[in-house]
Formats: sequence, structure tokens, C-alpha cells
Amino acid sequence: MIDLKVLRENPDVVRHSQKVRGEDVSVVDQLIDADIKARTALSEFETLRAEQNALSKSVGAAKGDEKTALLENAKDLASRVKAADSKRSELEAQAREYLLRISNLIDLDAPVGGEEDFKVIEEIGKPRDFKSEGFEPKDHVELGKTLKAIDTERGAKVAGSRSYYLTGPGAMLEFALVNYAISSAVKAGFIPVIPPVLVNPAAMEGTGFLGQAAENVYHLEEDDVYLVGTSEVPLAAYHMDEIVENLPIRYAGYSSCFRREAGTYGKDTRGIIRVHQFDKVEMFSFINPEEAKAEHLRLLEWEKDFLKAMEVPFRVIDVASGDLGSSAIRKFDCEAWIPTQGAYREVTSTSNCTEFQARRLNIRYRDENGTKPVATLNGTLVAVPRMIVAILENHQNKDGSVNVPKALRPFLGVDTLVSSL
RNA sequence: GGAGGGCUCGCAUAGCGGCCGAGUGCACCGGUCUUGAAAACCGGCAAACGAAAGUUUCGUGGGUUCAAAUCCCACGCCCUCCGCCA
Repeated sequence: MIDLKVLRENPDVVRHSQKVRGEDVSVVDQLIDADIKARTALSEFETLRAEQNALSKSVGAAKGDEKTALLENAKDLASRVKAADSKRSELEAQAREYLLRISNLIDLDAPVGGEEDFKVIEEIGKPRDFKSEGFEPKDHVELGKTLKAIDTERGAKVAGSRSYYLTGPGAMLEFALVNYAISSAVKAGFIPVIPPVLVNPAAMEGTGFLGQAAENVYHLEEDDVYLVGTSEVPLAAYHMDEIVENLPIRYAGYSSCFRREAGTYGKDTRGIIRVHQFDKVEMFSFINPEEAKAEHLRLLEWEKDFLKAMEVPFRVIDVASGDLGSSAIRKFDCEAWIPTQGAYREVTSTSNCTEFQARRLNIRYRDENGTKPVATLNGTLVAVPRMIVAILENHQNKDGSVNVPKALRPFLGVDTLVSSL
């Protein structure tokens, strides 16, 4: 949630943010109004309550007739307190509802616009010229099949669309990617974490995934728990309701991720670009808000290092305001070149959520002036299926074999993946 | 799934209707003493809103009462034992 002080003192900042995100602006004024009403009700309640507390104390001390008279008074007051209290909680709930509908205040450096209005920051590596090499690149589905690495047909048979098996070299590739990712993260000072992927509503709500993203979240009705779409959720909630010390704290979470992919019918139906379940190594930082911007760039740097090590051509984009999640003020995506699509596709992403999540999750740090919400940031180190796609397609040879990036060789044990058909 | 026990300020515990936002010990911070340290002693030490007064918070939500950490109800979580199972 945003800082109410900003809203009270500078509502135009909030209006502008909502506007460039393409979100409801009118909720800002509804919140301002609700906030004033709630605060008025609160102070009315507090005044009455103070009176009641004082009166109550005198009842305890009084005797006889005096006591009877006081009790009469107190009874009346008690009912007024009760009424004031329920009015207060009603208005506070209303205000909170509006508050939760407002997204984090956009970074003014983020490009304004929709999905298409991203800004390319840099391009790293050059796409291969398969034509001059004398062959048509195969797509990852085909390569995965001949290498016996990816089995989407049986995935569909057993689990439905957007499901797959990683087998043999495919499975080994996942282990290699994850091991390489975790060992680089540990070198960079991250604490490796294997978090729960089944979380309660507070964790889900706190990280902001039950707003606009709710339709993509799996919910297990019977037990009222959610399957996380990213380990960002359990990592952020790890310090829920705590006052943390020794910032920055950096975690590298490895977990399965679950996504309903609602509203994506017909999009990326082939292969494992868009799937319901995949594994991912995610970086997550808790940090002093003043350092959030610098940390964002550091996370991006780690993502770039990983992609460079995969020897895959990619570009970095500055995602436009209308395409950001509600918690993020700015987001950088790394997009790998996918030869058979002739396009760059998102493989990793890093977001600066400033204090937005920490406010909801009640995660604070202490400084000379008291306690304040921390900033949280997240970034993908590796999302396994998409990285496998990028590696297979970019490093394929004419005979259908695939060269393994040097960085992965120690973890995989081979230099080349060879067709076993 | 069955039977019990428990949830109080970082940790451990006291409190069982008004004198309790709450005692004690440990931890922590500051000081005295000491060549230095330990010990001892003295002082401080939960959080939120608020300019302040004040209000709120003893797992959560509801109820009884003039008044609830304390009584009642529901839920959640944790622990122990039994059953089942990876």
C-alpha cells in the first residue's frame, strides 16, 4: 500500500501515477474522502472512550448511592461508545478498501504508456545468422523431442495444456541451471532458500497478488491456501510482522511457480514458453529505501551476468508504466532472442517495489528516528523453461545437437546434447 | 481423523474482573566501580495513530460487564500422545 501521508499532502502525485498506469483515478478522491471520514470517526470514538475510561475508574472507587448514579451514567456512555466504535471500524474498513486499490507510485523515470511503449536500454550479443550457416533453426519443441529432453505431448495427456515433462537431458539441464544460479547467488552474498509454495491469504495479499493479478493465482478453496506464482511471495512474507536488522538482507529462493494463465488462450500454446508450472530461482532484497534504486540496478546486473554466461543474445527493456505490476514502481525485463520466433522474449525481470509490500506485510527496520517500512525488490535469476528454450534454440547445430554454454558444463558434465533418436 | 495441553512486551515466565499496558528473570543499551574486563549496583528498554491530551494492541474475531489479559462462544496456530501415511 502507498503512504497515506503522500496522499494527504500530495494527492496529485497519486492521481498521476494511477493515470499513467491506466488505472482508476477516481479512487484517489474516494480514498481522500473516506480517509477524512474515518479519521473524524476515530477521534470521536477516542474522545468518548477516554470519557468512559475515566468514568469507569470512578465507579470502582465509589460506594452506595453515588455508585448507583455513576452506573446509570456509565451505562448510557457505554452504548454511545459502542456505536461510535462500530461507526469507526466501518469507515476505516471502507478507507482501507480504497487504499488497497491504489498501486505503488510510479517512478517518473519509467516510460509512460502500454505494453508496446517499453524503452530498449541495451542489446547484448548478436542473434546468429542461421541462413549464412546454411540451415533453418528448429524450434525448442522439435529439438526437445529429438533430444528426448522435453515431452509436451505426455504433459498434456497427464496434466492438460501448458504442461510438460522435462526428461533426461532436459531434467539435467534444469539441475545444472539451478545449481549454477544458486552458486552464483551465494557468491554474491545471497542466502539460498527453499520456501513453501503453498501460502496463506495474508502472504498472498501482502505481496499484492490478489489485486489485478488475482485471476492468475491458483486458490485451494477447501484449505484457503494459494499456490504461489513466484517465490517472491514466500520470500517477502518471510519477515512479515517483523522489525528486521542488518539490512540489506538478500535471499535466493528456488521454488516451483504456478500460474493459471487466464486470458492467454491461443498465446504461446506451443512449447514451454508459457506453462502452468515451472521452477525458478528468484532474488529478493530487503533494503533501506534510500538504496532501493541502486539495488534495482544491482539485481539487473546479476540477471545480465547470468544471461551472458548462458551466451544467449538478449536485450534489456525498461517496462512502460501501464505494464507494471501493482507493487512495482519500475521494472526491467531481460529478453532473450528466440531464433524461431525472430523476436526477443522475456526470460527474467526485476522490480523495485519500494516500501509498498513492506507496508502491507508490516516489515520495518529501525533507525535513529524510529521504525520505518523497508524497501523490497525482486529479480529473476533463472526461470527454467524459458531459459531452456533460449539455450536450445540459440545453441543448436545443424544436426540437431545443442552446445552447452561453458558455464553450465561443470554442472552438466557434457559439452553437447546429442539426439538420441 | 481421535484425546489432551498451550498461545502475555526479543526469549522465559507471573497475572485469573477495577490498583495491569501489564510484574519478575534473561538478553540488550547507558552509567557507577575497575589499569582493563567480569561481577555488583543504578537507570533505560514493545508497537501503532497523534502536535499533544489521549486512544489502541495480552493468538484472531465476537459476546457478557459501567469495567476483560482475566468470564463465555467461535476460529486459527503450536505442542504431546494414538491412528493413518510420505
